[in-house]
Amino acid sequence: MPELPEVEVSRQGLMPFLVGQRIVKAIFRTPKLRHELPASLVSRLAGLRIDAISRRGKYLLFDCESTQGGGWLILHLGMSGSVRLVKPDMPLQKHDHVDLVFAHTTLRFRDPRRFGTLLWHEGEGVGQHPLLAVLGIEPLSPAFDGDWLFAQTRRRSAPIKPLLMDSHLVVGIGNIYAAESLFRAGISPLRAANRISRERYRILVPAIRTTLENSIAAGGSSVRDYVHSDGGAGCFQLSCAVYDRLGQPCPTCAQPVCSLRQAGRSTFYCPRCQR
DNA sequence: CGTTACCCCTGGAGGC
DNA sequence: TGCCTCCAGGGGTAAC
Repeated sequence: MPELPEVEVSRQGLMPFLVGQRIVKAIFRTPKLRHELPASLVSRLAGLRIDAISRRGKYLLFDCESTQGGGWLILHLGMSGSVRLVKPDMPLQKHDHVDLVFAHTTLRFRDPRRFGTLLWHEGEGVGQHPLLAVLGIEPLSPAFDGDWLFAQTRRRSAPIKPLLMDSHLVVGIGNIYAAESLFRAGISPLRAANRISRERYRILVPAIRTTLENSIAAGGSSVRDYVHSDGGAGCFQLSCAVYDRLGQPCPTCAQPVCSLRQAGRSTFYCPRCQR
């Protein structure tokens, strides 16, 4: 589920309830997600106040009094992770790995596949953390425009689709939104990045931005339900034009949607609308 | 350096 | 029903 929009929707949903609240207690039930959970973190977190929640790519960043002797809690949802605000007596489900207990609510992190991770950065400057320092540009930032992406891809002969998913270049675009953005821009996922014109990059980048922003807006309308949910109601998701729609009619030309594998990931596209 | 294959892990879907 | 294979929204690493 989590690409940039889902992480951003989670952030916006958590913020009103957690900012200003102190962590009463942290509970780790699983010793290892993607990374080892340091046992000392349980005691380190107790008593710290959440001053802000920010996002870098698909990472959620909890500012735990970082400017006053605290640090940053870094959370990545991986492929199957989710966070919810629950009542403290909510029965545990399988793969509920972490609770952050606050006075009036509990943040519960669930991740069946355990590709997600929870890390701690002591003090300020969380951007210097090794996992964050290597990240590329934010796709919703003004600096991300067609000219920038054109310049970055002059020596890249790989197909554009896996490049859009490379977080060292641009963060937050996963398999769904890469496919949807390319459809919106009318660009084939197979086209070599250095064989796309500047003009077409000036179409592609706004297409990416629109795709992400529309998804955030759609999720944003049900944020409160999402973070308060007992697990039933998920985040409303915009219906896709091509992703996971093999053989179904293209919304533009009714030609059947095609599928293939690129760099180990399935890709969906309209062979008529995307060149 | 850029690109791709493989791996981490569980669970659901579909074939037999 | 069970067993098998394949697939899944991410990303780091190693090998070409």
